[in-house]
Amino acid sequence: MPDSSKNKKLPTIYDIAEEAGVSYSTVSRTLSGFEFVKDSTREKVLAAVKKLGYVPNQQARSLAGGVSNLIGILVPGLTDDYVIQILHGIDSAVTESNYNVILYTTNRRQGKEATYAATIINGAADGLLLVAPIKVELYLDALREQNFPYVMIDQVDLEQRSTVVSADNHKGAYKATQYLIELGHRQIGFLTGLMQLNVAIERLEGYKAALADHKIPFRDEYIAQGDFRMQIGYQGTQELLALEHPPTAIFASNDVSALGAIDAIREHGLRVPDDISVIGFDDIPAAAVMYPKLTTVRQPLIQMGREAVLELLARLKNPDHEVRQITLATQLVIRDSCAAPCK
Amino acid sequence: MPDSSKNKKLPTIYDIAEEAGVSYSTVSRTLSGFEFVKDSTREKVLAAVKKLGYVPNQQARSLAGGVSNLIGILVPGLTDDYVIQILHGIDSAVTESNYNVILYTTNRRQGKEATYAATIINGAADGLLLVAPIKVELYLDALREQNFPYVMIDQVDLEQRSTVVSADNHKGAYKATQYLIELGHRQIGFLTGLMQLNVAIERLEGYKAALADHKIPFRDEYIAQGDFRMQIGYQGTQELLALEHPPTAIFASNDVSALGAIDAIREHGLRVPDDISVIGFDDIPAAAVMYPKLTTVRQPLIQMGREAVLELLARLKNPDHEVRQITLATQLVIRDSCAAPCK
DNA sequence: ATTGTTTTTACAAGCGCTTGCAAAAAGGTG
DNA sequence: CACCTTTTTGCAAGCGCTTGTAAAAACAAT
Repeated sequence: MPDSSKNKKLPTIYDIAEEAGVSYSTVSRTLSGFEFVKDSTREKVLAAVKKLGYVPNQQARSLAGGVSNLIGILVPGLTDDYVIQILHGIDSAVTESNYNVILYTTNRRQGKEATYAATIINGAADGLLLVAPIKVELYLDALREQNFPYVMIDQVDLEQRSTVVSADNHKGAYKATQYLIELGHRQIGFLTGLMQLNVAIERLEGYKAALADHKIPFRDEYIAQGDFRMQIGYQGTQELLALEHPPTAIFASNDVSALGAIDAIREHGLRVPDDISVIGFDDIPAAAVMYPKLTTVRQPLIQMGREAVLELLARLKNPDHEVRQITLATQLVIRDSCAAPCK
Repeated sequence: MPDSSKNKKLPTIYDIAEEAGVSYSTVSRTLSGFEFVKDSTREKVLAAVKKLGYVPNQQARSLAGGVSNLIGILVPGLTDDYVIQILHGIDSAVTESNYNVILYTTNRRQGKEATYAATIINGAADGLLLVAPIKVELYLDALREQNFPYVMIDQVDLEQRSTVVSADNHKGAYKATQYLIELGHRQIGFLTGLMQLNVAIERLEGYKAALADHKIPFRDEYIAQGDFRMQIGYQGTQELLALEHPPTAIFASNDVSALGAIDAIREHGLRVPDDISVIGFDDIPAAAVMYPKLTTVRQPLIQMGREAVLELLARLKNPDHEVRQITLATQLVIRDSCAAPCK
């Protein structure tokens, strides 16, 4: 039975200094990037570190040095594969640096986004990565006032004052719509994303542009409101199917809501793609293994995460690193969920 | 063009103290849980906080108070849905507390696990959650010596000195095997997990036990070495299929490797489940949407994450909170990837 | 008013580390 | 060997906060 109060004190630089017979500042200098330390001294210090099993206290380091070596990540949640993929990209790039990650999930809770951002600005991390943030305007000024390094992912900064990494949503949506048109579809339903997000708007615009370019009239009743989630995608699709002339194809603003759409279609006794075609957006891992395999627009999510980290690191190294808008290409991935209209 | 050096100093408790006309310690006491503070004083402080937009510096708080309000999480990586699900459970429970999360991914890199653990013990977080750790023995002693709060997830502590949350792997594997036997299978291949992990061993044991109970001889050539990853699952299955009497069913130690198995089977021109049945383990989200829908053993991954957090929080609140082994039930989820053997 | 209590506030010290500055040691030169 | 440089080390201060302790204020009772 361990004595619960027996947590011995951990060694500090002072202990190391004593053990090595040097001053604590020499220990500090030896440990954090050299500066002029005599080789023999360095060896003594390192030996003492090893002997005592010393590990620096990050909090103290951060407080004294003003650098935490932590990158804060603000994500909407961990339920979406879309987020997970981006996170994966972020992680892989961060892993290659000497930073670590502090993760905040807002779960769409009121105000959390701004609170977390404030905490991060106040020393909790050196930089901030915003994944599909919703309420940026609430703390963007604070970030900028402090000249705090941050990068937004999958968001549009209309004023172009932030570094933003995103995919070409407009073109992606255009390509998807065009593909359906080329298959022969004329009645194409569109399931929107969360329209508070610019990316959702861009996808809708891409859809509209493709219709216009092919002289297909835009019909308002073919637009169903979604929010990127499965359940609402299901509901929106129900509405589309209840129309007098239901669409022969449905373009869902993301893969997850496409899953909802397929559910709804099946529930109506219809088959995908035989009776109705469905196309998604994102290309989450499930898209390739589901049935039918989902035709979709691939966003390079992992790469987006990586690029964002690289930009942030560049900014961290050089505070004057230029602000840029990085837009990565999307790609139409043709699988099995689309076919020519049956009639 | 913003002047990059214009990051104004953020307000500290001293600024608040001055603004409110009280001493800094009064500010501190007002802000961190009350203690006796006069209402009128509290109001003055709060007003100053609001006016100056003060946000406490967590690092300083942590250093001075010895408490970071951070929970460290050590995960093997972000590629596995299995890990993601657990993470999701963790996150949902942490979100309900007033802790935040600092995330370390080892990506199976040598030594990282121990390094991160050491950093966490040295003040980076107040507690540690270990998700399917591989090299625990390297730092378990350190954790215990410091009486540092930690909980392991999906790991077996043979000495029962750690709090561990896991699923009933043995029984789950037993049920899966039994199900195949009841369908009529006698030649059942087994694709192992990463055998360094106890959970992988337990699943194998469950498989063996079910065979024994049903008087089916255990055949060594029906065991293919896997490591929980898709690629190796694919290879292992190739080996099984190359046997003179290939199995009529394959039990993969996890869903991801089941995907690899299915790939291999298809490549041999065989169909699932018509020619060969496949059963997995985990029940990751993709299992329900893939084709064919995967029959598998569900581990309550989200719940495992939640339980682990609950235990850790209890331990954080009360350092003498008892050490326990929590084993959650697994459940056979019958879908479409298994059928009676064809011949 | 005075004293004894209790509530409230202030001061000082310190958490473990970094870093500017000055002093000490080491190295070169004439 | 004295003197000037350059390298190396040590001291002090301070990062922003918490907290033990002591002093001040408030209040009640005498």
